[in-house]
Amino acid sequence: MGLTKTEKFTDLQNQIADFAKVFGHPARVAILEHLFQLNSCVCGDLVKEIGLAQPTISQHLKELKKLNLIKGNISGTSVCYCINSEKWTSMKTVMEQFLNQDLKNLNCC
Amino acid sequence: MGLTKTEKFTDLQNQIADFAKVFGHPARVAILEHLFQLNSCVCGDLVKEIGLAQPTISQHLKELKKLNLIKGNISGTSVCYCINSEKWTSMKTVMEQFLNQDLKNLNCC
DNA sequence: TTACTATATTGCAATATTACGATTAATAAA
DNA sequence: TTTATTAATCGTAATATTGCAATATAGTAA
Repeated sequence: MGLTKTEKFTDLQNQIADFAKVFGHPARVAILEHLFQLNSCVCGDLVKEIGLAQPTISQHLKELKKLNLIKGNISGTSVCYCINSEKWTSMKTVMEQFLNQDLKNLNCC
Repeated sequence: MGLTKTEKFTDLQNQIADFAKVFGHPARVAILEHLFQLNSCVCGDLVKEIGLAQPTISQHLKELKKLNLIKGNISGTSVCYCINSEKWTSMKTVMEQFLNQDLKNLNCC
């Protein structure tokens, strides 16, 4: 049916999946890496940088904004984007807890 | 067009996106958590545990196997699944490098 | 052999995602 | 005001994902 049955899972499981989903496209990974590399707001040049059409980039930015991972400040005709540090940190806590599950006691057949 | 333009991105960006994508569904998160919690192979009871139909679970397992994050050992009529520790560890390295980007120097407008 | 059990595969319907041209909205500059 | 610039939104086509019923496959047990 193409519709995820979120009600079958815990809030945390859905939250992990939501964060992971937004990282599940290389354009969004590239956008985030670019924002980190510049250490400041990025005003405008994302379209040139990433190499996809302007509406496509805008759509990817929208998904990152939806999860609050980035902030956009209007500055004249352009919009300046940057990482939302607080949200990034709390997201990282959730994701790392998932990634850091204990491997030591695993005994498989 | 519904087709990700992977050629526009680096191998690492695509790799991060591929790992993230597989974690981007709560059923797969739940399956992995279950495998970790039991600390051993899981033979059979995943369908009951997760609460989706058998073909649906089988499909999710297939995607986890495709990325080598789990191993499946045939044992009679059932198949025993467990985390692939080596792959999990290398995946974690990639993902944590992405998550742990430096937030200190970020100065936004 | 036949019957049973467990998992995989197939086929399909419903929904989601990706990408972009065209348009719109909002501000800046002339 | 007019024109240019920038980003968001709309509309749409192509493809991907999710979920499951039906079926196939493979092993076990009688």
